[in-house]
Amino acid sequence: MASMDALSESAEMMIKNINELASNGERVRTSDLSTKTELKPATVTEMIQRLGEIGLVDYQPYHGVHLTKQGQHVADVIEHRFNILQRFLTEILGVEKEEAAEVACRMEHILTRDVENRLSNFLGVDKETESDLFCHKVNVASETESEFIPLTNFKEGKTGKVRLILEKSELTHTLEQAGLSPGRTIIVKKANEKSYDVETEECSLSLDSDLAAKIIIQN
Amino acid sequence: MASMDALSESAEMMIKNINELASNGERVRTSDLSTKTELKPATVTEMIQRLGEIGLVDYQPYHGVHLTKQGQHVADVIEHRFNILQRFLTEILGVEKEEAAEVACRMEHILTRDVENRLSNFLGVDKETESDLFCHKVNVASETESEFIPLTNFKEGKTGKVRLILEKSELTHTLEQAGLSPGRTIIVKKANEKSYDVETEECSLSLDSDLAAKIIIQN
DNA sequence: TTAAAAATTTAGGCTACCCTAATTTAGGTC
DNA sequence: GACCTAAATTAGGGTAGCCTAAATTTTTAA
Repeated sequence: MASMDALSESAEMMIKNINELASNGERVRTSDLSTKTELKPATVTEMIQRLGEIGLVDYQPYHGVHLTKQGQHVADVIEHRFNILQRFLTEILGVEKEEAAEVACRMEHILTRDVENRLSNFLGVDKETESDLFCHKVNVASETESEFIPLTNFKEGKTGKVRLILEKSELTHTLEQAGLSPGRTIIVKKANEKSYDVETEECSLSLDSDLAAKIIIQN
Repeated sequence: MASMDALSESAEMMIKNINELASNGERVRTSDLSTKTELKPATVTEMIQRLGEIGLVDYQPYHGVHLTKQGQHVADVIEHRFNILQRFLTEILGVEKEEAAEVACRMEHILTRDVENRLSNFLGVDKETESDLFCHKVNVASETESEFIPLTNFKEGKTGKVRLILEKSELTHTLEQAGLSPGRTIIVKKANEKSYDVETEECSLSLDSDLAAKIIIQN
């Protein structure tokens, strides 16, 4: 139990891996960490000893480690950040899942609390769901319930929230004034190949498909 | 001129700082880099020597450094990534400029080419404009080429595509049947304060200015 | 022009991460 | 219970990045 310094990427990765191997509640062995992290056993020992000294894991020589309450918290934060980043990369940017995982795995150590929250909001995770820190399955369920769909694929009659407008242009300002901007709720009145009629809190309007394709709605 | 290894964050930061201090074209001095990077002069010397060995800077003892062509390329890529990230953080997520800069400054070293491109597209930078690596002003020009204009401001004789109709009413249905709906192409025949004559693919019609103001055309 | 001041580099030290090789310990086996 | 093996740790070594202090070079200014 020592420094309050920011953890290094390596240290955070070790904690993350300990967490992932500890699913069964048992202590995690050096050899398993070695395999997972692709570091030599000697290196793992060295790292977990350091983590033990600063109170993030309970390390008992020859008998593996498990996360302390403090360490668990770090792991939870990292996992949350990873999930958010991966969702952003795949759902919004359309990055391949594998590459998204790699990039997210590097960025998770850099995100600040503020950026994390904003990204979270952007993706449409409501404050309540934030407790997915403690209940990992909630996420999966809510994902199918609430999707991000281009306006072009939105069902007639449905209400949704504008989350994102791809391609900023002078038009964005116009749309904003019509009540069609991120965060606003809209109803899709009519949808056919060519044009999409929506009703915002302020007025109703009709868009062409190219434009509609760039407006992402969450149901 | 040695390794093709990925550069460390420290190395990339040093190159970035050299680039920023070299605006005047002169060689960059150790002390200036020391001030800017908040590293001790001895540390700067050590780093620029390493960068010299791998051919990214031209280092002459006691007489500073400047970027080689190779080093300049690295600097350009990093700057581009920084700009994209900062734009995303401020414009899309609404992060405070200072914090955005800090986070972007850490993330710029992690972005892959693919994620960089996707983020770029997401922010609305067209492929052509990618050369803003070398000319930052291009962007503004290309935006004016294709505009979204209310029918009221559209020039007589011009052809355009209906992109958006603000405010639906019973009238809209009529307009639709007349071929005036999002996605359709129209020609503006005559335009004065009071009435606007347009020709759709199906017929020609005349609108009043209130109505015309709500129809957005792209030329 | 020459000596003091300023800038720079070198020398030497430290830590975090990584490694290999040698040693120690734990746990099963006979 | 002694032995063997697999697992884990310690010992010792390397590099990148950082540092301070000492030496060196350049610059300035009397």
